[in-house]
Amino acid sequence: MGKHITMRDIATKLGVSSVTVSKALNDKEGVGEELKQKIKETAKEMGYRINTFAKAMKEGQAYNIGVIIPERFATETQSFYLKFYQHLAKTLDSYQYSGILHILNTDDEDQLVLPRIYNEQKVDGMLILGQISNEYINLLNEIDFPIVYLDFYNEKAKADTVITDNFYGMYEMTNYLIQCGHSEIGFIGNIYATSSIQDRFLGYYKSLLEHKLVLNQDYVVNDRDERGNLIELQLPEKLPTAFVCNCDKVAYHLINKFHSLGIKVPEDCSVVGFDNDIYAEITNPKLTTVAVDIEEMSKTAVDLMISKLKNKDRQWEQVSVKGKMIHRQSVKKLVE
Amino acid sequence: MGKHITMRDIATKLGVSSVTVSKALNDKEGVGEELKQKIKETAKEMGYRINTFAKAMKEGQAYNIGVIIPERFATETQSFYLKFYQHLAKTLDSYQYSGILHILNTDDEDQLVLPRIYNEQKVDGMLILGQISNEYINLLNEIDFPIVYLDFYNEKAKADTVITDNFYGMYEMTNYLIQCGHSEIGFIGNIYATSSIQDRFLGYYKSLLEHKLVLNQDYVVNDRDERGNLIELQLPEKLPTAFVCNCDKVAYHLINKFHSLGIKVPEDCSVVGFDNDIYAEITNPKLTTVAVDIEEMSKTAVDLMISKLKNKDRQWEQVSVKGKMIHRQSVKKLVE
DNA sequence: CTGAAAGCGCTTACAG
DNA sequence: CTGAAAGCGCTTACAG
Repeated sequence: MGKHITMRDIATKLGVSSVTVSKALNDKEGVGEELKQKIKETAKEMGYRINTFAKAMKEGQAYNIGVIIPERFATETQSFYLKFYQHLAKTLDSYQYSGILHILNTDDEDQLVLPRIYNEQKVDGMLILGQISNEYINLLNEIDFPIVYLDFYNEKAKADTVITDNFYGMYEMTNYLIQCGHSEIGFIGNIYATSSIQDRFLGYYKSLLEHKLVLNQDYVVNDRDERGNLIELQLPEKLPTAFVCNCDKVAYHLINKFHSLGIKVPEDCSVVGFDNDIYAEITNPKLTTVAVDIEEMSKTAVDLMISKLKNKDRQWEQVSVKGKMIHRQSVKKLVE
Repeated sequence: MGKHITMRDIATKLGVSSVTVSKALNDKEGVGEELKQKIKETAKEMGYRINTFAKAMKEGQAYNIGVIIPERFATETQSFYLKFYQHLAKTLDSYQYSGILHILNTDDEDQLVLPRIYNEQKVDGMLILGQISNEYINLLNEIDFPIVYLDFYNEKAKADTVITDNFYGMYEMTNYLIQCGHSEIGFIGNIYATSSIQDRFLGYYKSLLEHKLVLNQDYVVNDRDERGNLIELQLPEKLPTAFVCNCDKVAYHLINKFHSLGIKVPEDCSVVGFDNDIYAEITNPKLTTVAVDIEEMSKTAVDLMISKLKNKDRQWEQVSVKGKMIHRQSVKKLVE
């Protein structure tokens, strides 16, 4: 490795001061154009790399943003949030920031342990990806640190929030099923588990209400326990003509269950999902679903974070990003 | 936010010097036990968080490791490397390091642009996850920076390397098929695309050789172009009784193709994969495959990185981590 | 056991 | 347009 090249090394070589080098490399005023170019060239030749830590210390900014994902969302085959992280990292990069991923393990969440990247001041702010406990949200409120919540909403969270428009997404999806002639429509999801599921359920319910359809409680099927772990689906004896699933993964499980019971999709029962993740493409038939706009949500979240960093006093806001319906083959048209 | 608490603040409050505070907080010698405890308590009360950048600058260490994933491995439904990243981040955390993910986009790879986290000295070393171009490897050799290559091997890469034991994994898998009575066994994969695929192919070939079975070139089917993009599979007219696929994803595509052609798995043709990723569980029937030990590989890679940081002169080495066979339902036994 | 001094590499006023 | 001085918050010798 050898010693690192510093601004002083460049300055010495060129017979100028390190202040001038700093100005030139940062395109600040107060350096002659000719000298500036010469300094930049020399820096390149010498393989100069800026020491972010010196800069960070001086400016009190880390140019890093933490991305916190609760452990239970990052395990197993669940790839959705990791894809989110990827887009976040990319967007952050365009602002000259880096993303540091921190998987928040369940113990730390329960015991209200803050991420090490926070305790070590490695990050200027944190993006919270996925629902965390109310107690943890309270903790985050207390520390008075730039936070943006992503993909879930909690009324206690006093910070910027970016969510998918779950309500209207599911509302539109249910409207579509009704247009297709369905009137017996079930919902799969634990409506107490997350506010996302709740909102999707309410969008579904609104559509039923508007069309004067009755909400049959037998058709509302739980899919997970309080911790978010999926459970075996308890289907009603008499099936509706369509099931609205709170997410593609559950739709996938439902369709597999149907297959094993000899029930055909969509002939015997239509199924729609939400998220447009990998599960939507691996079912047979492929799922009609609502696409979460991960890219747009990531951009929005990063924008909010950056603007929060620039202006700490800005009032926090909540942004809903529209999803869009993706039509595939899992819905049967009962009318033309 | 307000101003951050510093060691000096604690020192002033307690009427000691900041040197003593530093020693106490870092459990170094030279502070009375009683005073040390008092300092630690006070630090906690005051909500002290260490300023990593000051420490980093002083020590010349960032306590961050970059994880570089070429863009093409991180897109779409491909979740394998992101899972890897997750384990790496976790392992790094146990060493008090943080992982910074950098998706290396294809343009930067072609134009030999180094990651920003390197240029800004944000990281002490980089883990390269997935095959990159020879030119880029040369570039990495030149910069003389701690590098560990993960999940691929290239003879030009003069640095620590951690790979799955592709050769023996596929060798054992093919042996198993032969034990099951198969003698016409095909291979799916572009054997020029990556050294992983090459090694898996050679393991398969070794097994054939040992059992005096002929390698029928018609049974070796290409699955991707040079950039790693999957292409339509060109199956031979006469099928073998089993196909060994270089990865689960391709096995998944093969099985789908079989389904659409009315060919039943494993009745008409057995299929095995490699990786044990999500694709192994979403095929019907589920795949018999070789599990890559992501956790063990991540640990090994991080250990190598840490030891490299401690001793720059240590000779680099190559470590193969054993995978293990996962038996599911995609293989038909032709003999008992 | 405790602390004054120096320095890590940069940037920000300020002076010339 | 250019640069000397100070300081960001820590740690490392070194002195008492």
